[in-house]
Amino acid sequence: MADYKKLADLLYPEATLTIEEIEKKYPARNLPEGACVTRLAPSPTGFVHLGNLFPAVTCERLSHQSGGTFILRIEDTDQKREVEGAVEILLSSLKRYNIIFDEGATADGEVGSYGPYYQRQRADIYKAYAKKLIAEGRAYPCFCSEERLEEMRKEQEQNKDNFGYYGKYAACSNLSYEEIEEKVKNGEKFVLRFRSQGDPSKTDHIDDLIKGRLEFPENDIDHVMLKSDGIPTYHFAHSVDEKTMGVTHVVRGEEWLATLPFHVQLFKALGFPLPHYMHVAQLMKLDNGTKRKLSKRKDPEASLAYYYEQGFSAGSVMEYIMTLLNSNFEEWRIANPTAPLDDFKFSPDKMSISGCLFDMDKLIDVSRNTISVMTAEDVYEQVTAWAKDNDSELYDKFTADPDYAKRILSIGRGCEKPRKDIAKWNEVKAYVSFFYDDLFTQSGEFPETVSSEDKLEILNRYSELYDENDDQETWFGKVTNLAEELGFAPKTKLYKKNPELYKGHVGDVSMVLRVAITGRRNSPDLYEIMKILGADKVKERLENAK
RNA sequence: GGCCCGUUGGUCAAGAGGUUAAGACACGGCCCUUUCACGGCUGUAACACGAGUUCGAUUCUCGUACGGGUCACCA
Repeated sequence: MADYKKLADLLYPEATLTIEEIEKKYPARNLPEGACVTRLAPSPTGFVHLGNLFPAVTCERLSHQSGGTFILRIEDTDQKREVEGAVEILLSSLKRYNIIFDEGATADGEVGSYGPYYQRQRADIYKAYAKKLIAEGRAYPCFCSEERLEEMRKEQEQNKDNFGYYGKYAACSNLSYEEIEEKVKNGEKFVLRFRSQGDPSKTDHIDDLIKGRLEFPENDIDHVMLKSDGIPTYHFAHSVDEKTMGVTHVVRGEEWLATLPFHVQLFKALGFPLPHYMHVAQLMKLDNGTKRKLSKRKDPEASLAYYYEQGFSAGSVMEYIMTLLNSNFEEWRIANPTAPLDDFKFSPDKMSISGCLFDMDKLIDVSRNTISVMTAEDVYEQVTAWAKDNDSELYDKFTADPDYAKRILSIGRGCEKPRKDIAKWNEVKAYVSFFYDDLFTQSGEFPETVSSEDKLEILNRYSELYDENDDQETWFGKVTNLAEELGFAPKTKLYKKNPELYKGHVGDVSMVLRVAITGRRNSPDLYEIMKILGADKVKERLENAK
């Protein structure tokens, strides 16, 4: 066609913004050498998938570790899927994981000078580039109806041809200016398609920072760039936005690999430099013996909200994500148990090429470790914050006497080998229950090796001899003496050697006390528990257990 | 179906042309121990299969199988 320029104006007369103006408005960023500019580009559906955290963390680390910029761009080009308040939900969920953006959409607008950051507001930018491609003969309007495309697909199926709008199937690619003009004047709807010059018998490649060299046949499909409402498809918006926003590293799920050839082609046609690509593998789940993608409909654990509701601390989830994201993270964490996450050097080449299964056992283990090195103060703050939304009873107890709660939480904490009782905040209530009378339940069985007379004797005598000023050694010495006087071995080993000489051993006596005081057979250190409960409460429990 | 990606124990993974093929989780045993938790020691368990290159391949190449993704005016 002779005058593509004329065609561009015919199609989008309203678009007057020029490339020069755009380039002036979005100059190259002035950043230190090696700084990465990354972006998270979700569609505002209101659902935050656990899988979203992988690219999000990757982008965040990459940009912030390099002194770069992390952008939130909202891909709202599909109105149908849009959900009100989605950006706020996203922002607040990510904030819990310390994922903070430097630029882009915010709860009430946006920040940064490379906006707008909502794609629908960038229509004039896309159209400017679209017109450029039209003027160069690299894009054309397509008037095919849905029905026509459906027919085409059936035909392709029959002919065993590849699907898509290309070659001889691309009916609108050869329309004359006059034909187009007539259709436009009749008000016929059209989409704008890229005119592919790709030859699928030739291969192209890119070097993915995660996957390595990726080879693929050149794309020959005339994909849609602008929909009939003038809003771009993901592909076109992707190329224009990464360029105009100065994004250096594109981190996204590997489901985009299939359309990568088209993206490469678009960047080249537009004269844009290719960003570095990082395609991250998908998170899978084992279902009936087969791997499958973690599904937002079927799997509650696919939702980020689930982890919060379940009481996983954000720190724990982050630790787990990091172990999956960088294979050397775990090793580093073992060497630096209390170092802040920021100290870890995140690197793309330590990322896994293949998708992994989500492993709840591992998350729980990681979480236990993470929580075990936290201070009682931190645990208190986090549990309380969680309980506020999820467990009002616990919240009331903890806030009524913060000091008491913190003393409970400091049992076996802050030492060389801390206890690892808690993996999730929803376990805390059961863990601390016996410290609160109305949560206390007498559920433990007294040891059957101890007769009821001896049990009574133990409870009575202990009530007298317990002195909360005793140090741990003195205290246990008293317990041992009591045991011996009643005919129990003072050491477990003695009993095991000659069981016939004793009624039982000191452990049985302790067990009687433990069950009486805590209501259960297992507990953290009794001595510390009693200190926190106080002598009066201890004696009351002993009395009640008789 | 076409195209693309992948495949080291149950899971996450390190590794490298020659290794006793790390480590973590889970599971089992033992030890420590007044219970539990912690900790220590220890055990079971893996390079998908078939060719080729090579003195030698789990590592490189090619096939096969299996798994995943994608083929929209969704992202």
